[in-house]
Amino acid sequence: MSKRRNRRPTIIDVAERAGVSKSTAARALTGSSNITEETREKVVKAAAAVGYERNHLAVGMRSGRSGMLGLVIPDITNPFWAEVARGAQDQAAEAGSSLLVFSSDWDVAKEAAHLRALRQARVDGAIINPVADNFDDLDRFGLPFVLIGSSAERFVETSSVGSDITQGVRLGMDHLVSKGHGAPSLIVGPKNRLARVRFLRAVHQHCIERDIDPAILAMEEGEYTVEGGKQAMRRLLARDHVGHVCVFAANDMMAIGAIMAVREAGLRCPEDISVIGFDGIPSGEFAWPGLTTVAKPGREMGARAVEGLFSEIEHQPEHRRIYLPCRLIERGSLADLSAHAPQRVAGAGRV
Amino acid sequence: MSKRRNRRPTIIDVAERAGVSKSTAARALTGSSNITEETREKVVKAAAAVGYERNHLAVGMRSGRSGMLGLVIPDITNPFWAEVARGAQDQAAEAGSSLLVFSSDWDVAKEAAHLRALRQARVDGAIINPVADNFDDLDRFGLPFVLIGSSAERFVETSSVGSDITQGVRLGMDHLVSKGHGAPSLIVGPKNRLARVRFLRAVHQHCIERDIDPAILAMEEGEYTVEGGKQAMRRLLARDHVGHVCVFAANDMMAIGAIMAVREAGLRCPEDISVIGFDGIPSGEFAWPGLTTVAKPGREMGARAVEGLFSEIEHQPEHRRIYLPCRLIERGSLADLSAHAPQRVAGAGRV
DNA sequence: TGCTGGCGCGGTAACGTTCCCATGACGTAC
DNA sequence: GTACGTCATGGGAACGTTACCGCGCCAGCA
Repeated sequence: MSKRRNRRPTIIDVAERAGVSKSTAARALTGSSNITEETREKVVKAAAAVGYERNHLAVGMRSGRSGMLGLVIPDITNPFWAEVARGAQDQAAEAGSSLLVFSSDWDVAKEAAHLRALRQARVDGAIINPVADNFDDLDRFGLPFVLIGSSAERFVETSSVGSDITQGVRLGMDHLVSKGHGAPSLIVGPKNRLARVRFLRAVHQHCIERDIDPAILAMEEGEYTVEGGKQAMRRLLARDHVGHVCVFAANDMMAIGAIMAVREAGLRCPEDISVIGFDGIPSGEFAWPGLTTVAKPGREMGARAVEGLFSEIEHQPEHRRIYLPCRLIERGSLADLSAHAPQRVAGAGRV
Repeated sequence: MSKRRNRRPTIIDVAERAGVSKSTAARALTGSSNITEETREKVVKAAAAVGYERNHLAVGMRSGRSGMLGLVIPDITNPFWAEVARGAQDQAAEAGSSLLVFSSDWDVAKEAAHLRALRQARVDGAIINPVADNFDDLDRFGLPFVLIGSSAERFVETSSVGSDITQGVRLGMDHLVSKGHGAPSLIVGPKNRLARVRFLRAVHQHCIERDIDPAILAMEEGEYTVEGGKQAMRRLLARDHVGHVCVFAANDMMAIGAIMAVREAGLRCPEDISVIGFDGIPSGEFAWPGLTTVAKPGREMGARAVEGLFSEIEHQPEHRRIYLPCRLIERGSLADLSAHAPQRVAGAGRV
């Protein structure tokens, strides 16, 4: 009657059509108790008939829970973060929540703006890979959140999900040792990232356990990009070296760049130079040779972060730090020197 | 006074602190007219003091505009779609809107669920790459939307943003002809995708213009994945062929798979077999040889789709179809035969 | 028979915002 | 001096939902 033509049906329309009050209609649709099966059915049918769909904005206003989660990552076009986003997305959908996705480009100002947007959208909580050193904005965030990725370690008080870098580095080191390599040269990220510190600490620890002086390791740094890896590798190649060089890159993009630089220099990978990466991005498979790498469980990280966020939201104050194990993906960019016979090209090329 | 401890400040708190009514406070903060500069300043200061942030849920209820947009794409971990998402994200942020991102996995049921979620979240509109043939759910969607990608063409009534497949195919064909190749073999997507039809139509048209009978083109199909391309290439190689083969893949992932299959068969790319792709995903650069490809402007597509969506939302009924031009990225997976046999045209590359 | 309690249902308030309308003060024109 | 227009401000309603409270009914029990 008062139903204007172009309006979405509300619960009042449903109630009118079912001949009940809106309270009853609400009870029927939310599955509350104290309602006759007969009435419930009547309401459900009416709802279907008018094409009713609950208005989450109104529910959010009333209940204080918007059913939305935020995700703030460095860049959705980075394959690793896309995996994380996908894991989070699926896990959120499982619980009937939606995901607001933002890319910060490692930029403090952008991150702050995104956090503000999330607050204004009244998300129930957020998963954040914080830009280095941006303590202030996180302190002020004011909503439940879970940290994801390497930067988590600085925030003692908050839940976090990351990969077990120490275990991952060990996996990589053990692998290259088992293939007959000695201490690797390193390509690491820029100075101001915690990821770099964690990677280096793990490498050093592992070296010491094997009575290797970490100081002998050659190291170059670069941005966490293909170009960064390429340049770092060039500098590494410019140094004097004898024999087969093995390079452990702290990130797959850099590792791929390193392989490109090797080829550029007229050398072969893995025959002349072996490369092992860290991340496990799918496109590592496309490289030639396929990138041998330590894979972080990106998708699972996203999923577990959402799980953790939900318990955070429900005030289970179980502030937990989760470190998921990494696994080794062997593809072909690391030569097998353990057999004394020389490398065979075919041996390196399996997929 | 009535301000409970753990509640976010509302406009009423601001008004109380500024000593005005909530109407005045609202006027001051929305930048409306009819307000003394003095009062406005007082309110703004009070807002800053209590840390007020506008509740978008409430604004959405009142105004009917939630400030959120939906994005439904096949898979955020697909590099091309990640680019699109990023473009949409940035453009939405420009207008102060947030983006809800969903992955449909080319699954009709998932897509339907996502569209329902978007309606319930009361997004202002959505950008959708629809799963093939899912007319019904789109018809019933009931909100402004813009289509993105190849499936758009089936929906005459709706705005859409895509790449100019015809121009892109021409770019690719011209390039391979200019490099001395003849009619290419094709690797295309599954039967029920419109993208396949458009790709094929463009190829055929181009052939006819060059007096080539499209029927002579060898063709294999596969899923739009690396594995799909690999298998298609294997089948292509299993056919009898003479001389250098050139393969035009309808998608970069398939093209990369094709290169892998070539290597697998003990052949070399581009020396024995040339491959050209379509999409322009960044990881095409990592492949060896680097993938020569026709690049769609993914990021710009996302941005333009958001622009179009806004004019759609504001009832500018300018139902427009935008086709953005592709560009060629030359990397190395296509051999240059022009030096050896400048005028080789048809027949040279048949499989 | 009368009281109690459980149950199904309806009315209403509240979430936070914005917009419309009313009010009152002031200035201006007759 | 009165009438009227302008403008800053306040009051209240509305967006759609759900939780709380109260009412009437019926069964069970003293």
